[in-house]
Amino acid sequence: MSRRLWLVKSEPSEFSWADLWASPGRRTCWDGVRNYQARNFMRDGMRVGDGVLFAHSRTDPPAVVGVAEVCREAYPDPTQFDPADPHFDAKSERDAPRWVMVDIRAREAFPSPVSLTEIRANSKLARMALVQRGQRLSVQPVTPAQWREVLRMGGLDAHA
DNA sequence: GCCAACGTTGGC
DNA sequence: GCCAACGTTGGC
Repeated sequence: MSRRLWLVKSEPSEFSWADLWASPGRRTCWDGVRNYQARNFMRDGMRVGDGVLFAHSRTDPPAVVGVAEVCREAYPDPTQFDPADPHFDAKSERDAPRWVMVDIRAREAFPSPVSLTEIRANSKLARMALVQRGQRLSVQPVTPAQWREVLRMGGLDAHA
């Protein structure tokens, strides 16, 4: 089974690519996801070694800015149990955690970030979840062809 | 900061 | 189990 490919979104004001790059080991836990579909992708789909496009949302311009990889598979997200945390979920129980997270590690920044506008303008990427109308998923699957195209646009070899 | 689109919640 | 109300997301 070959590795799968994903895209994650983050608001730079919350957690940016630079924050990831500056983190110990250039890795972080991807906590705070509170959407079932996104959770299911993390829990059921993400495996160590999977490729991850790191995208900035709610910024100007929204863009894919770097390549990362999954370095730990899904485990319970502790913020769901912390009443002081904005992502606290009173309905989640410790023996049956509702929310999980994975760890990701930065691999390479794009020499030139690939903006949402550029992605929209590329017909090869018309089916990317990122450009579907009303799409809000913060964790999305990416096809190998989409992966190669985005990397090419950003100036990275497809091996990344 | 606006607001359209979406997901979740809860009364019935 | 419907669906209106509500909260959130995220491009613009």
